[in-house]
Amino acid sequence: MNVTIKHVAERAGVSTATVSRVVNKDTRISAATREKVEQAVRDLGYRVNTVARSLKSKRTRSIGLLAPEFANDFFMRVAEGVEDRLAEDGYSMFLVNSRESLEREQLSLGLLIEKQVDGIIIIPTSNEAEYIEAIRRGGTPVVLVDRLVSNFHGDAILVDNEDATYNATRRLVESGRCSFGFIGGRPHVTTAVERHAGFVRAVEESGCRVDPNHIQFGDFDEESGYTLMEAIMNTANPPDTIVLGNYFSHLGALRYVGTHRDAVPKSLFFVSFDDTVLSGIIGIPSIQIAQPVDELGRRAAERLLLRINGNSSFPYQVERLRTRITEYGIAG
Amino acid sequence: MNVTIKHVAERAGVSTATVSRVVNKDTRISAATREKVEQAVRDLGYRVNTVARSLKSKRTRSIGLLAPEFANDFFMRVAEGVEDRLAEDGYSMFLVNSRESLEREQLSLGLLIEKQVDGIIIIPTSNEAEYIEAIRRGGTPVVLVDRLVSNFHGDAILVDNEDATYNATRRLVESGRCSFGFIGGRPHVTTAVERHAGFVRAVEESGCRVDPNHIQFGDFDEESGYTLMEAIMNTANPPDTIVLGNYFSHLGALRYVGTHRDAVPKSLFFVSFDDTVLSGIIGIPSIQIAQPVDELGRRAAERLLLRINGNSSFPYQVERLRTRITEYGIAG
DNA sequence: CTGAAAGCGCTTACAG
DNA sequence: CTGAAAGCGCTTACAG
Repeated sequence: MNVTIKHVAERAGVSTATVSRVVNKDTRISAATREKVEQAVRDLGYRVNTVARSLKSKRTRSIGLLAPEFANDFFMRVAEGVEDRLAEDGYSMFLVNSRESLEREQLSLGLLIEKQVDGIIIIPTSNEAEYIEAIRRGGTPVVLVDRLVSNFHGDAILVDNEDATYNATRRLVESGRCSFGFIGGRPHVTTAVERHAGFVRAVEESGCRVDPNHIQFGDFDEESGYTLMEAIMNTANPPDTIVLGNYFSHLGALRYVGTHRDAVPKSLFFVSFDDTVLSGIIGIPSIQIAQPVDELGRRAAERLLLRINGNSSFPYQVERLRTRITEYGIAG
Repeated sequence: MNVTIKHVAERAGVSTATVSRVVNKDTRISAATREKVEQAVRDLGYRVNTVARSLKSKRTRSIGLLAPEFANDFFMRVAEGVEDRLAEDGYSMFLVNSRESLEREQLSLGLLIEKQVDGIIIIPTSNEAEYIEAIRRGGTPVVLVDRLVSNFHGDAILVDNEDATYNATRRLVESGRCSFGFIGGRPHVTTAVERHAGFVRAVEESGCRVDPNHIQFGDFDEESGYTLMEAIMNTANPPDTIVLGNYFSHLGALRYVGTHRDAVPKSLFFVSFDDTVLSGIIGIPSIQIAQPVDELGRRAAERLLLRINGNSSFPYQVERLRTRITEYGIAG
């Protein structure tokens, strides 16, 4: 059996209340008592049982992080930012995989509630997820990251998807390019929608005509990046400037280029969300939109901690962090 | 205030004991009572408070997973395997980042113990970590993954690092190659040690001479992959067959090749731990040692669950999963 | 088949 | 500055 506060109390010759006070750094304990207790704690190797503590205090100092998958550098860098910030305040994090499934997401949310987490951070699987708002209404603070959900009335930390894509595309228009293609994601993911909107806005302003066959939507994964790049390159008059919705599309498109050098225009240029040096290595110049990924996680944790610590009064807020443009392999 | 078992009991007109039994699917409850209670549960939206349950039952149905970093595809695919297997049994997972720091690792372990986790899975930061054995001795089941720790007398799920590297290297010797370089990791990581040993064994058997300057040790990260590749290529007589200790070294080495095409031998060939299509895209043929990553995680979870469920008697075991060799860009 | 009651290991308002 | 006691929300041995 494990050593409890009772054992410590006995050994130190005080009440359990006193032990609790020492352990919790209550200041009105005499130095002598404190030392007696601390000695007993050391002697017995006592560690507080946070389960018992939580039952009494109604706080578990743990939160849930729900992500659509783990083998995804973007999500896990967000997770790293979250964990980092939480650790500073002594909070722990349950990590749950929703596997891009609404059903699992909802189920997992229920389990987290049963675990009595103090709050939940979600990278939502889809923008249709009313149960998230229900959880929030139920009194558990919720912060969304990266993607938004319809009819959610809580905090969210996102990036400036539309503006960033608009600006990057516009930059290429200004440098004289006018033959565009686009590889995006599904409309149930808000990042996909926003990035597409930014692209469309820039192109419409430019007056350049885009062949509808050059605008393709996939799953933001490597496979569809490859397939859609292939589809675009196999059209009669393939564009030489491809705007890519995320890192994995970019990888897939690069794989296509790497294995079909002759099938792509010599003047090929990529614009891509997320940062990778690979484009430059493979020899395709690019503009990349770097997201402040750790910051995204840290801010989400920060916001959640604020809510947990009673600041439920201040208005809910959708915060958009600024991305940063980097260039690879551009002469000059 | 949240709805508790008491509220349900009142509404259903039964005792809290009965509610508990219904919730826990105790079979000796009459159908009529069960239905009354289930109705009350639905009406009130009752969910069990697992904190209270755990205090009584001494089981939290949660475990801790300690990883050296998150932004690492290998570790997170292990984590995915773990979570997957755990979810099948209704267990949850605290994910903690040890940041490749012994100090943080030890500290985090303490916090997990306070959280009363039922068990812990660790990808250790270093092979010098006596406190891990101490935790295990303290009665919390511990399973190591990927890396081993000295003087640890518990379960571990690893891969056949030495054999795999030996076999892959040998294969190249047999195909006529005899000019080798090696990019490995630090000796406090057992995977680095084992892979190096496999390489050395194959080379020694081959009779090929390896210039000590062609054997380099870094941090298993992209940066050192690049730097060490550069160092090797800048020697008087650079080898054309490079054995790489892991995925990130491989990436870094590829970046060097991509940006220094003229500085590398035409016959350059890579042997690498971990799987990536990039080598082929960049045009360097390679043999790659694919690890059964999810399986690694799943097996670790499986083993831990066995231990948690009372099977602490059967002997501790270091299990080595088999890797699989894949080839890229090899004519023929 | 069901209930009364004890108890898991803490914290804290109250009293002194 | 310290202790006795109640109580957090469950589970379960015991009794009927």
